[in-house]
Amino acid sequence: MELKRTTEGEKGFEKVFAFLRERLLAGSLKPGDRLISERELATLLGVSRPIVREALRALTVLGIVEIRDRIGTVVTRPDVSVLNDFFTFALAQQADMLDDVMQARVAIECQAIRLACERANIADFERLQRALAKIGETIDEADAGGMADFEFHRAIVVASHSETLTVLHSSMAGLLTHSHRSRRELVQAFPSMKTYLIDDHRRIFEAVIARDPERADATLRKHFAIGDEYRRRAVVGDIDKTSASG
Amino acid sequence: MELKRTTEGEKGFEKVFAFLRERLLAGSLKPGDRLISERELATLLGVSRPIVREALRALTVLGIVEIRDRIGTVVTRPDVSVLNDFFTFALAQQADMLDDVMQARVAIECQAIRLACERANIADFERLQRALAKIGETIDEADAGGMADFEFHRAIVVASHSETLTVLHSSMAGLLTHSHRSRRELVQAFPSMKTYLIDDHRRIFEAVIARDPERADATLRKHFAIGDEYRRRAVVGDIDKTSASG
DNA sequence: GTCTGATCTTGGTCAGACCAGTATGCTAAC
DNA sequence: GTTAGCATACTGGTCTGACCAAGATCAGAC
Repeated sequence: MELKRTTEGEKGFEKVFAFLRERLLAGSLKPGDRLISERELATLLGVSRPIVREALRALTVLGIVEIRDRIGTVVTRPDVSVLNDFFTFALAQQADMLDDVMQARVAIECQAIRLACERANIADFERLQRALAKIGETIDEADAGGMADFEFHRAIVVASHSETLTVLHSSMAGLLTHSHRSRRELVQAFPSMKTYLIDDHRRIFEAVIARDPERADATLRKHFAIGDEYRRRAVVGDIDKTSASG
Repeated sequence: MELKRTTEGEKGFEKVFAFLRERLLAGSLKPGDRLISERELATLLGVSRPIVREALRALTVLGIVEIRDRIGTVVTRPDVSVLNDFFTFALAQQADMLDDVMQARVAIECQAIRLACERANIADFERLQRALAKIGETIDEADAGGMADFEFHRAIVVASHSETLTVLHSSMAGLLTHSHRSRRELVQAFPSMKTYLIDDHRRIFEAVIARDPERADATLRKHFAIGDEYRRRAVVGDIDKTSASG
């Protein structure tokens, strides 16, 4: 890993970026701190302001700092949007990546649900229960149903009380909601999915309530597997009505 | 989701960024394509060159494009380094996040090993076997041992043939190697760890060879759990020599 | 003590310029 | 006809200095 520490060798953008990275990584610049002004930074490092802006902008898209108009540049707590942007772009150029990302999503959720079994508190249970109820209520609506589905799964991750898992999970939120929604659109056509959706989520919920990690993980995995199967069949045209319409 | 499509409303940086994002997401700009020159982009969008550079730089740190000196700006395939940067910064500012990241690592690897059981080919098996052998050979060396350990786990993820999982995993590489290394430093002091390290990894390897996802996952999880246990005890001072030195 | 307004500072942006190499094409030599 | 060679246009990389709008600050008026 080439985390150049020298603020000397590089020039221009690299110089400024390295300078700031150093302070950021060393901890001398912490979230909440305000950087010196762009002008000062420029003269300090012997570069022009546009260059300083490039570096600040770079840190901005990385979610490290926030440039506030007419206020200054402040260090922020890293947040999800970066990953969001990244995945958005990445997926646009590699559509085949979608299934791949889904695998990561499964990974995150299955780990999250295990942690949730240990760490979930009453509030988490209640959130899950509400989401579960919502799924039942909105079973016939594509949009609302998709949201409810997503909320349930998000509640699981939140209940893990793991910020990293939550971050990773929400970074895929865009895709997930899409996925959930399209799944819901199938519901109208295929009655058996209603049972699948409601029962599966209830079983998952119960496993968490029982604080049984193994069962929760297994149930969740099965849930995903069945979902995949539905989608697979939908593509082929086969479904409940196996012998009906082609 | 606020993926502003309008290249109209925003101004300055946002304008350029949105303009490029639109093409990138729509697919009219594909990896390998060369963008028009900064100057042209500037006049085209009615902004100054420094602003264009900010936008290009932003896309650069997101790993979307690459600015080649005196050549031009070309669209690249999104790659890992972005997430790497992000996690590096994120973790630097939240040391307490380390355990949390380990959870994500467990998540990724357990999912990866499941996929690996399905998708691994001969080359993957061989890589795993080599890594396994290396672990045995370097069992008494802290540095090399840590590397071997890391290599083995990385081989698992690679064998999953999931780019997303690989990306996420390597983005935590920095922390992981650290973790592996410090674990290895304990080996010298506590003989029972040698057996643990060698046998565990062998069992994991065998499960993958057997293409048994459930067993592989379970074994890997157990491996992590035991590792945690060792670390936990190390902190307390308790170990093999329970009744020996305090 | 409080309110108000001038001033300083900050980010946001622009215009034009220079440098150093790359790419290209045209010319001149073979 | 082909090719070597060089001038030129073009590219990114950077700097200088300037202007704007609006938040922050502090002096002075009330």
